[in-house]
Amino acid sequence: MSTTKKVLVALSGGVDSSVCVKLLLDSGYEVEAVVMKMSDCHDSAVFAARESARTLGIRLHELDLRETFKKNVIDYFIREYLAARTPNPCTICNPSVKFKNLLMLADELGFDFIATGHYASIRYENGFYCLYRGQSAERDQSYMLYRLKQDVLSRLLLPLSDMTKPQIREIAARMDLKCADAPDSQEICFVEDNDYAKYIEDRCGASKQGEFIAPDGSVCGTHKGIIHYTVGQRKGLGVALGRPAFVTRIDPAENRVYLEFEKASVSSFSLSDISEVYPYSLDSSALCIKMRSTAQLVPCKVDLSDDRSSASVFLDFPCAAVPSGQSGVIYQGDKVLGGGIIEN
RNA sequence: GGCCCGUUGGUCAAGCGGUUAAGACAUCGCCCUUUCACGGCGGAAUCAUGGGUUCGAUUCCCGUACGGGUCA
Repeated sequence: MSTTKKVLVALSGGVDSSVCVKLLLDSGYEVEAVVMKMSDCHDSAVFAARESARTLGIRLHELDLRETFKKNVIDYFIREYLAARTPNPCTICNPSVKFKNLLMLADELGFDFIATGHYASIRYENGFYCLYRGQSAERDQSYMLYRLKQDVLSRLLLPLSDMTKPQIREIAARMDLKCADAPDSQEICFVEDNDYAKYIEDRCGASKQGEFIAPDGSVCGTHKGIIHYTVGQRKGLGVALGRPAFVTRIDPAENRVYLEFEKASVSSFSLSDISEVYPYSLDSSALCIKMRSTAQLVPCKVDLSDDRSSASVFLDFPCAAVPSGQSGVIYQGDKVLGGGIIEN
């Protein structure tokens, strides 16, 4: 009987997940990897993962998740945009597709743990697996993971939690990995040319143009269709008012986009579809909320509804550009407690 | 029709004899970023048109075109 623990790593072929494998191997784990094909855009990821797995000398499994990804992520993504909201596909994909299937495969194949190259960390405290921000605040990806729960967190290893990007690249370079210099993956993974609006239009038909409404209430231009905009947006409007103008409101019923010279501020809003990292995690004090992944933490009060499915959030000070559909993630210090979807 | 005024990059707008022809907004590129955005840095792009005057005209004069005003 071997006591070596087996870990299944989600390998994208990028630097982070490759180094993640390397670190686990160095720590003495028995490692295999899986590359997940989420959409037709993932062929290059599959090739890169095969390349990495070969270099690392580990076995690679391949999962075709296109169907479940479309149902859980793409359809949601399109639906939200058509409703004039700004969805956050990664936060939905993680629990419903990526980590879910990673864990399922791990169970099926008898792995003890799963692992990914995310910058965040997990600590076992008072009977629960708690999610924390990554060591280097700039690289922290905990925002994207807030919907993960105990079933996943209790099995998840995040070897990059204390690393910085330069360290990762250095390790990758030493390993002679092809991806050592590859740019970080970003943008929406299932949209090939990074034009999400075109992606939606290709599937749902051309957008209906409508009016831009200037701060003085006059019509100041024609917008390309509601799905092209998000609250707080400034660039790409094509409207010259002599000063920078920001989207403050998108009205799907009248098909109008409202502009102001200042980003609209709000001091309270509600969260729907609440997810808690562990039971009753949100019954804590000294909370902060993050309303976009790279945004600052804002001190706030959170009132949960009786059934804990929604909450009212009261910010300690007004914040600009809070768009419906984005995730509001709640922290206590560096600890992620959960969060929900912003409703304005 | 007569008389006045205006016409500078995609938009707004300085300059008024010799300037690398400001600036803002828009636009483009890069950086940032596993969402969409915000933000930072950089680039491209203009003197309505024809003729004078002048060493030199975006700046002065005349005509033309197009706007706006005004007059029995």
